[in-house]
Amino acid sequence: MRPHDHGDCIRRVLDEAERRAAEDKVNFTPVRRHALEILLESHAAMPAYGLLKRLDADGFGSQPPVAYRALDFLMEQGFVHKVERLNAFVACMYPHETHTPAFLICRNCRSVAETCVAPTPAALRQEARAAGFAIERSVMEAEGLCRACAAEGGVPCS
Amino acid sequence: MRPHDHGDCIRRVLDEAERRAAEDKVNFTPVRRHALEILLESHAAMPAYGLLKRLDADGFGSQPPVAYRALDFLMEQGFVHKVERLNAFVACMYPHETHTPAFLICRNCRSVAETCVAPTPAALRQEARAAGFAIERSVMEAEGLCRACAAEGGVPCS
DNA sequence: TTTCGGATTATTATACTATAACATTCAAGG
DNA sequence: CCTTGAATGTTATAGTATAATAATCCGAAA
Repeated sequence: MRPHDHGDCIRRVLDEAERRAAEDKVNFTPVRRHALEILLESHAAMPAYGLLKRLDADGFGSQPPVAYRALDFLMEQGFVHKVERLNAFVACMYPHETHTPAFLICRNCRSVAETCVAPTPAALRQEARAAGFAIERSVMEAEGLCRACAAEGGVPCS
Repeated sequence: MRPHDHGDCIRRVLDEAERRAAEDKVNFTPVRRHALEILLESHAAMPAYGLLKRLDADGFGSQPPVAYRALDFLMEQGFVHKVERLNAFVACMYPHETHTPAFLICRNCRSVAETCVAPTPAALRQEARAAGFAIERSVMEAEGLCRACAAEGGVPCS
């Protein structure tokens, strides 16, 4: 993860989400918005129950459906992706375009960099066509060591 | 999934696994071998507790670690992949080569076709290099409708 | 042969992830 | 008003995975 103005980064994504929600006439309720804000706080992946804990602390309720419903909504809108490898969730860094998310997941600090690669790679689309398979969505997940953790030889980076 | 001689398909993979295990001097114990046989029975993804149930029925024990240990071993050896999207496991159809698995997952019948695409796509490797990220393994998962289910308009295919 | 040590398996308990099902509330449109 | 669908509240349960420790097995070194 390259250093960046994270406050600005949050604002940009949140504004875009707000705009898209209004445009699509979907109900960007307080709990949904706050869930997105929490996920935007860092580029690490957050588990559903971690999000729930935060939502609870902020007065939005303590039961699992609180978190899962917010996450379902945010994923439907494309504001959040699930990182399957981690059973955890990250705010989308490219909410302005439909895309196939691709993640670089650090096995050490759990940071998740969403890269801005093209849609489904041609090779896979080709295979799918040959198999008569209709791809509806796809994802790439790569696991390894981020720059910071590699520099420290694999010990936790924060 | 193209029609094929599945008995032959099983035998081929099992033989190859046997050979590789001997070559690598790893311990291909009865429970590990039987777990692989069970996963090879179909090209659908099987959850860990489904595998456990089968192993239990065949006298290998009923506790979760029985299944998870076998799966850990089989994944380390590259004989089995985890389909993260489904929290389920499939036997690798290409045990003879190291590769980045790519799956075509039918959302309807849960069949999983492992396609034989190249290692990590160039675009992602490129992004990783730019980010200073060292990829250790990667996976692609595409969800959609397989040929059979598409033909039936989305109803269960078996 | 004995014994030592690592790998494997057995067993118990628990943590973590996710959804079902149904009741309640709320707000916009008829 | 009223009713209808979306959103939220609440309780319960299903499904996934690992921690921790004990017992066993088996080959290599003494």
